[in-house]
Amino acid sequence: MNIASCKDSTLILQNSNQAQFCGSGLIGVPEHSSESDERKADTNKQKRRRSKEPGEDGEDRPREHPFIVTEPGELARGKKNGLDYLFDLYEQCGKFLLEVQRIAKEKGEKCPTKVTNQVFRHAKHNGAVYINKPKMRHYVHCYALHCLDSEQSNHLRRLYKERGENVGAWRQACYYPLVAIARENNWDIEGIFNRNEKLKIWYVPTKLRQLCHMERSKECP
Amino acid sequence: MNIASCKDSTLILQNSNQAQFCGSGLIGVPEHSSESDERKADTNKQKRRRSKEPGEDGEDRPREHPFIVTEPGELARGKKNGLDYLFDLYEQCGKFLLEVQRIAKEKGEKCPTKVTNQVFRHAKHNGAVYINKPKMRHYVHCYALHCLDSEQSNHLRRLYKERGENVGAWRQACYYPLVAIARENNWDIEGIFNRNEKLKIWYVPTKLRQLCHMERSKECP
DNA sequence: GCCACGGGCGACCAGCGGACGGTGAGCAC
DNA sequence: GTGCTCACCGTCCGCTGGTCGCCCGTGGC
Repeated sequence: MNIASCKDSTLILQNSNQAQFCGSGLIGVPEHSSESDERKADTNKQKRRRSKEPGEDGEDRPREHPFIVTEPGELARGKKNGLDYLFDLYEQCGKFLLEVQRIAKEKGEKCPTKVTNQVFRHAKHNGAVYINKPKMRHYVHCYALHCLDSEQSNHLRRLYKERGENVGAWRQACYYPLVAIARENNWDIEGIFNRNEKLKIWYVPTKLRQLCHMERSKECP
Repeated sequence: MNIASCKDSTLILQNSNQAQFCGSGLIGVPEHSSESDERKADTNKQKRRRSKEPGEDGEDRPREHPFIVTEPGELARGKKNGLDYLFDLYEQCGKFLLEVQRIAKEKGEKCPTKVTNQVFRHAKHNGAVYINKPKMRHYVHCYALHCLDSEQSNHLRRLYKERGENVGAWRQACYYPLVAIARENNWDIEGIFNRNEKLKIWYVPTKLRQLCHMERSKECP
C-alpha cells in the first residue's frame, strides 16, 4: 500500500471505495501530468445530468460512506467512516498541496499557499477520488478544533458518541470551543489558523468567522 | 488639500483631473459607505458602449495624462505625469488597502492582504478616480524596482530620460535589474516581494515571474 | 422489502485575478 | 491644421472560493 496516509498513521482504511485506488497514491506524481494538462482535459464542457437516463454512459462512482461520530482510535462499524479517517483526509490534502507547490516552483508558476481548487483537482487526478471540495470545506472547523485542542476535540467526540448524536450535531458542536479559543486570542481567528502549521493551509470558514464576530459584538456593545 | 499622499510626500499633484477631487480624499471614509453597499450599487449591468452615440448620457471622465520618464524630483511639463507621481499612486493604494482591512475587521469579514478588486473599487468610490487596476498592474514591477533598489531605479530613470526614451521602453528596462535581484536571492521573486513592507501587498506580475524562470533555466540546464 | 432520515458532493454563481487592444489625447511640424 | 504615435483603461475571460440542496445510501423494522 502506498497511499500517503499510511506513512505516518496507523489508520486502517475503512471505505471500500478507497481500497481500489491503493495502487495510485500520492507519492511519485508522474512528471508528465502537469496542472495545465489537467485543466485542459476538463475543456469538455458537457454538463453532467442530475439523474442518469437509460442508455447513459454514466460510470458514476458510488458516493463515500457517511461519517459517524467515533472516539479517537475507534474504527467505524458497518458502511460508515470514522472521524480519525476524516482528519486523515485533511493531512492528505496537505501533502497534495506540497506536491502542487513543488510542481509550481519547478515551472515558475504561481505557488498556492492554501488548499485551492487546483489542489483538489490534483488530488483527484492522482487517485484520491474520495477527496472533494464541499466535503473538506464542510468539516474544516472540526479539523481546526482537532489541531488546536486535541484534548477538547477528543472529549467532544466521546460525549457525542455516548449520547448517540449524529455527525451533524457533533459538527455543530465543534464551533463553540473554537469561538472560546478565539475569545482568548483577541478574536483573531485568522491569526489562530495562520499560526498553526497544519491549519494555515485552510481558509477560515465563513460561518466560524461570523460566529466569532457575533459573539464579540455581544460582549462589548 | 487632504489627499492622503500629501501627508508624507511633497509631491505636487500634476494631473489637472485630480485637483477636482481634493475635497474627498482618503482620510475619513464615511461610515455608511460599506463595501457591500458599493457592490450593490453596481448591479446596474448596462454595458458601457465602446464609442459614444449621439444623445448618449455618456459623462465619460477624460483619461489621465500619460506618463513620461522623469528624473527623481522632476515635475513633468505639459499634459504629462511624472514617475514620482506614478509611484505615489502605489502608496495611495496601500493606504486604501489599510482602510479596507480596517473595515473588514470591524465587520468580521474576510480581510484582504493584497490590493484586490475590492481595494480598487474602494479607492474609486472614495474620490481616487484616477486609480484603476490595469494601470496599477501595468507598472507594478517598476514600483518594485523603486522599492527594492532606489539607487538603481533612479539611475535607470536618468538614463532613459537622457536618451529621450518613451515610457514603454523605460518600463521594459525595469525588468532586468529585478531579474538580477532575483538571481541573487535564489530566484525567489515571491519571497522578495513578501519580505518588503511596501511590495508585499502587490501580486508578482506574471511576466516578471516568467522572465525569472526563463533566466534560471538558461543558467542551469 | 420498505420507508424515513440525513449527509455526500455535483453543480452553480458572483466576483476574482489577469490580459488585451481600440480609442483618442498629445506633440511635432 | 494635420497626422501619426503610443499608452490609458473599459471590457472581457477562464477560473476561483464559496455554497446549496438533490439524490440516494443506509439502518431499523
